[in-house]
Amino acid sequence: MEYVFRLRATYPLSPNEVETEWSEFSPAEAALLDRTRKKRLRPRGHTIFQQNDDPSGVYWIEAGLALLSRIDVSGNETAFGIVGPGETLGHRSYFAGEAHAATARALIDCRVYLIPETTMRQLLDSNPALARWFLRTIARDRGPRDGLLLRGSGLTARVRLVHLLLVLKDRFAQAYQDGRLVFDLPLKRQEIASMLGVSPETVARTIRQLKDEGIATFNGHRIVVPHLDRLLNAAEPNI
Amino acid sequence: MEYVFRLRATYPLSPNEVETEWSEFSPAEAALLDRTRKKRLRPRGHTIFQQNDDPSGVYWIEAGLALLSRIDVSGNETAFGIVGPGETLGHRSYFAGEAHAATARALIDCRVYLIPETTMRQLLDSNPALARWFLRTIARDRGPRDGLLLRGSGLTARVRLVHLLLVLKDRFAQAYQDGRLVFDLPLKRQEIASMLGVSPETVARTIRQLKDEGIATFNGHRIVVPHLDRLLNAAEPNI
DNA sequence: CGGGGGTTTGAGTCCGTTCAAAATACGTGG
DNA sequence: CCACGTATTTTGAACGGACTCAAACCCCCG
Repeated sequence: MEYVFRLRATYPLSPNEVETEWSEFSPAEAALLDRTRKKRLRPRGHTIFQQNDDPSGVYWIEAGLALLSRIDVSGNETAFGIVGPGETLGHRSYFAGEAHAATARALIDCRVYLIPETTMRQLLDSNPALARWFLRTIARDRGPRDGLLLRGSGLTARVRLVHLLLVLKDRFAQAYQDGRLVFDLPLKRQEIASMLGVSPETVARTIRQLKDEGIATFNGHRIVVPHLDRLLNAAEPNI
Repeated sequence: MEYVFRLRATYPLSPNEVETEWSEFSPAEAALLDRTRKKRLRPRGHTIFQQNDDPSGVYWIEAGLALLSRIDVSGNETAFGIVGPGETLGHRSYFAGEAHAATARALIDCRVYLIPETTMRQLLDSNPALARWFLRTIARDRGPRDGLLLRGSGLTARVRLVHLLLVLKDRFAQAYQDGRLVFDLPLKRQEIASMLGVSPETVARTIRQLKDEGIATFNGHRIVVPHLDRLLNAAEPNI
């Protein structure tokens, strides 16, 4: 199965490997980090960093959710990722040595820390494993699957919306005994549209369609999927 | 300006910084590399590595050109990169520790070297700068710009084809005094279609359109652009 | 000289867009 | 807590671009 939209994931992949880039530091390194990082409280809707700004370090989310999006030359905004607690933000631009290619905005209230450039440099120098960790993270984050399905060809808006729900279900949905799935999704219709690469009108129509088919009902930020099976069926491009 | 399709580029960014990952090695490291790398001659059309294969190391192209493409669940092939001399292949999957997410195929005869996994490990351990180099390379290679314009929304096939020509011009076009631009592009129509995310028929029609408008004429692998200015104009989404 | 893959052209259809208007939700201030 | 103004979402209608299916054409190569 393949999805339009990928969550940024931390990678505690094997059960007892709970690894984040901040967990392998020596006491001195941890102290440096703690001393120099800058706390930032970002209420819902506020930006954490902005497209075209020069990175001043790497952000780390302690609490909250941020949406990554980008505005292209023709003025269309496309969202391409959600970042949550324990994950880093802006590291790609930092390591590329380029301006931010995207804007990060708080979907809900966020507590983030900025690890300044100088601290990053010191940590990378003193701790070779850190670069390796980021290497793995970026390599996994940015496979060719990204975006390839965004193109109009083949996938309809309906299939894409269903895929989005499937991607977001682990993080945002509560599963009940009877197979019901209930989402509480902090996303506006416009943001959903932006993630799917379609217009808001098309999202509204598709939502209507899914409701009529009994696949999912949308009420504001609350989405109810009566049967996961039907959702999975609807994810099949053919038929 | 923003393009659908990005060439993988080496990054000798400042004039006197001609840096490749293989240039900063100690004599011992260079000897190891030279001793353990495996030469592979790949004639035109043959594959260098295949989607879903497990990486057995990192490839480095000495001569030739390779096309990176991916087949998605619905069977559509999408090409998303061209790799040339001095560049590496397959490093993203290697560092991600995942199967290849794409297939690399020789567009023209290629001479490539496989740096085996064990060698990579030794080099990364003995040379911390190597991980940093790859980090920068992958971070630059894979910005959010990738793929975001692939989606059908907004950009027409015509604009996308023009963008593709603009991206490829530095590598594949000869510029003449009178402003004429002559491409010799080792790509089939199908491959162009695959890069733009449209059907081959649409490519044919678009080529026809560009010829009628006097923007570019396509004859097999030979493309003539009479005036770069017109091409640049045609790249503007609006109007 | 005859395949045969690749390319071009044609016709019809469908999906998503745009523009416009109605309806609903939201937040702010009274 | 309600009322009002504004932003967002929903619905409708018409248009357009790209897709599919199908057939003709064209090279290239044997």
